Formats: sequence, C-alpha cells, structure tokens
Amino acid sequence: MSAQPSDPQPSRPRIRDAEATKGRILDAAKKEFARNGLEGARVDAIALEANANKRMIYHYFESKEKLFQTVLENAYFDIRESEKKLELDSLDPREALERLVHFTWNYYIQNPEFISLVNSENLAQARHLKTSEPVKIVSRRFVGLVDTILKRGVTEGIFRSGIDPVQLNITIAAVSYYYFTNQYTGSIIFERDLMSESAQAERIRFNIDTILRIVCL
Amino acid sequence: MSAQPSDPQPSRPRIRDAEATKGRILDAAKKEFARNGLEGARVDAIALEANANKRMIYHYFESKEKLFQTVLENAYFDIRESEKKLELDSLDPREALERLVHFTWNYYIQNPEFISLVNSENLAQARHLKTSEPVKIVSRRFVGLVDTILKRGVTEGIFRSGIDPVQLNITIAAVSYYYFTNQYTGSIIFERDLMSESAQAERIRFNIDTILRIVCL
DNA sequence: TACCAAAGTAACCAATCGGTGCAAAGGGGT
DNA sequence: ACCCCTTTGCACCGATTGGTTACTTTGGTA
Repeated sequence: MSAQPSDPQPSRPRIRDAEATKGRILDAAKKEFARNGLEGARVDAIALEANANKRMIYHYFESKEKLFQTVLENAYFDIRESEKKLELDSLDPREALERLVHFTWNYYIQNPEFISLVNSENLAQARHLKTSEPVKIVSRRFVGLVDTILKRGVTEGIFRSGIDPVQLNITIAAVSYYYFTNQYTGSIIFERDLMSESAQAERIRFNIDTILRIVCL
Repeated sequence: MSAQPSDPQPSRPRIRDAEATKGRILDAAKKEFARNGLEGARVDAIALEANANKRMIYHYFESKEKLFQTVLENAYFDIRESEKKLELDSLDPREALERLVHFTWNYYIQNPEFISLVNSENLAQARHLKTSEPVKIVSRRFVGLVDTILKRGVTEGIFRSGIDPVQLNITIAAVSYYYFTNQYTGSIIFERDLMSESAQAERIRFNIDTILRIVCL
C-alpha cells in the first residue's frame, strides 16, 4: 500500500500552487453549493472534491459563508462576461432580441449551477450580494443592453414604445429560468419529461415567440 | 404575570388534542421549511414554534423528511383547492385568462411559503413528490383548466389555435413565480425595490398583457 | 372509579458539523 | 546554502443536529 523507497514521489506529486488550489476549491464549492444549497453543502465534501485539505478552505476563504459569497460573485461575473461577447449592436433589433433569449436559455443549460446558486442566495435574502459592489457594477451594463435594443426597435418602427426594459429583462429571464429551476416538480405535475430534447426545443421556440409578441407592434 | 388562584387554567391549558397539536406542528414546519429550506430547517425550532415537544413531531410524522413531504403535499392541495373556487367557466375566455393570471399572482403574495417549498423540493430533485400519487391526481384537473379556456377562445374566434396549454401554464406561473422567488437578488441587480406597491402593480399589469399577447390573434 | 391507550415531557445520545492549533514541508529570494 | 514566509497536513474541539429512551399525565370508557 505504501510507496516504494526508491519512489521520489510517494503517491502524490503535491506541488505548491496556491492559485491552482484556490481554483480547485472554487470549482468544487460551486458544485457542492449548487447541488445541496448553502445550508446543505458540506465543507468536508468540498475539500474532498477539490482534492485539497479542509484547512486550505479556511486559509483562503475564511469561512463557509465567505466561500459561498466568492462563488456567487464569480458566477455573476461569468454570466455578464458571456453576455458581453454577444455583440448584439451589430444585429437588427428583432434578431438581437431573439439572440438574447437564445443565449439566456443556453447559458442556463450549460451552467445549471448558476440557477441553483441564485436560488440559494434568494433563500438567504441576498445577504451575500448586498455587500458586493462589483456585482452591482457589472449588472448595470446588462440592464442597459435590453434598453438599447428596445430603443433601436422603436426608432426603426418595428417595436412598440413605452416598454419598461426592466420588465422585459425580468420576463426574458423568467420564462427560461422557471422552466429549469422547476424541472423536477414540473415533470411530475405536467406528467411529461420537460428535459427531453423535443420538449426543450418546443420550449425555446415558445419563449422566443413570447418575447417577440411582447415587443412587436 | 401568573394566573390568579381562582383561574381554572394555571398558566397553560395544556389540553390533550392530537389534531390541534398536529396542526400546530404543520403550521410551524411550513414556516420553518419555507424560511430556511429543507436542510436549513431545524426540528427543534419547529417544536418551539409549534409550542409542542420535539418528540411529538417524530410521533406524528416519523422523520424530518416525512414531515417535509406532508407539508409540501398540503401546500399543493391548498393551491389546487383555491383554483377550484375560481369558476372560470362562467367567464368569457379572455376574462378567464386574466383572472387566472391575477389569481396566480395573488396566491403567491398571500402564500409566500409555497414558492419556497417548491424551490426546496426542486433542489431535492422532487424526491418527496415522486411517491405522492394524490398530488398527481389533483394536478390533472389544474392542467385541464387552461386547456378548456384555450379551446373556448379558439371556437369563439378570439384566440390563436395550436397553443400548447402546458407551455402556457408554465409561462403563466413563470412570469409571477420568478418575480417573487428572485425578489432579493432582483432588487439588487435592477437597483429598484421590486416589492414596492407601485412596482408590484406595474408587474401584474405587464404579466397580464404578456399572457394575452401570447394567446390573442 | 379503576383502567389503560393515547398524548405529552424531559433528559439524553451518537454522529456530524463548521472551524482551529500547531507543526512540517516547499520553494523563491538573497 | 540559508532563510523565512507561504502552503499543506493532521488531529482535534465545542456546539449542534436529527432522533430516541424512558417516563408521567390525561381523559374516554367498561
């Protein structure tokens, strides 16, 4: 079971690399918090998954709450960073909106942890986000995104005027977010597999249609 | 502070009443599970809030998980029971739909625990609901509700045909549910109080408009 | 009124949790 | 080669958790 005497690296190379360890802890924490919620997540489980010692978590992140806060902030930075890459200004308003709805849907699929983390934060009455100025800053541009599309659509004469961009933003998120966060109870209540390929294709089509009907004349 | 000697009930009446105790436990459990989630809820806190002994909880409900399951099932029974009282068949399709959207919104306001419980259940991948046949049964009629309205609207020539009632059902829930469940993070991201009277009034108007735009020709 | 199942209580338990003290090992700067 | 701070590991702690054992009290009824 033990390493042979001639083996220079007993069983694990165990290189000193603070950034790598921090990164592994954050990845593991994101998974654990997403799967079990803030209260349900176990620090020992995070350490095990990260292939790190529990002591490291407290060394780098001070407490379970602070670790959660860091994970959550990073999640918001990630989604806003992805949105920046969309370059919606080069598209006509209608296509830009379609693309945004599509993006939101795809982001939730590819990053299911995001929804779960946000749910946990709302159960905690957003007490971790309240003190995070950086998240507020990156959110501002995001709100402006839809506003710009909306205004362009109005001047081009294809969108209604007077639509509150915040309400539209919320609705774009809602129609996708709700579908995923309630996929388990939903599949039982409606007695169909909401996550099958065909069901997903049907839903994204319905969502795009819904958003366009809100804004179009 | 203490009762007078002539008082026939010294300080606590402490009457033997199994049903009343069960009810108090269920009420307290609903509050505690809603506030702190399935994992975050404390059995001791439930016992304290219910003014009952912790042993009683295990006597009547076997385990924390079974208690949660009972609370959750009751929550579904309650919302479906409320929906039955709407009598949407007596209204014309457009009014019926408006009323249903309004009802959904108001139910979430008056029963904020419902949303939180459903969120907890989805975090648990609906493992408590899976085995509950009664919930499936009461859900069937609920799905049929929108289907009937939709069909009436089509024959009256005011609704589009070919709309999936399940998609519409999901969307009706989504636009209200998302707004409430994400009220804390949302108020930070959008930098406005989403729960103020005026914000709520604006949102419900937007939601009704959204749903009508989906179905109307 | 004596009985006894049901209702209620208090003290307790093993397991687990988030969090620490402390010492050893690694590796860049000099 | 040496230093010395950072990184890592292990064993441990007090508090809390869901759950239980053993007991007393209540009240309908034969």
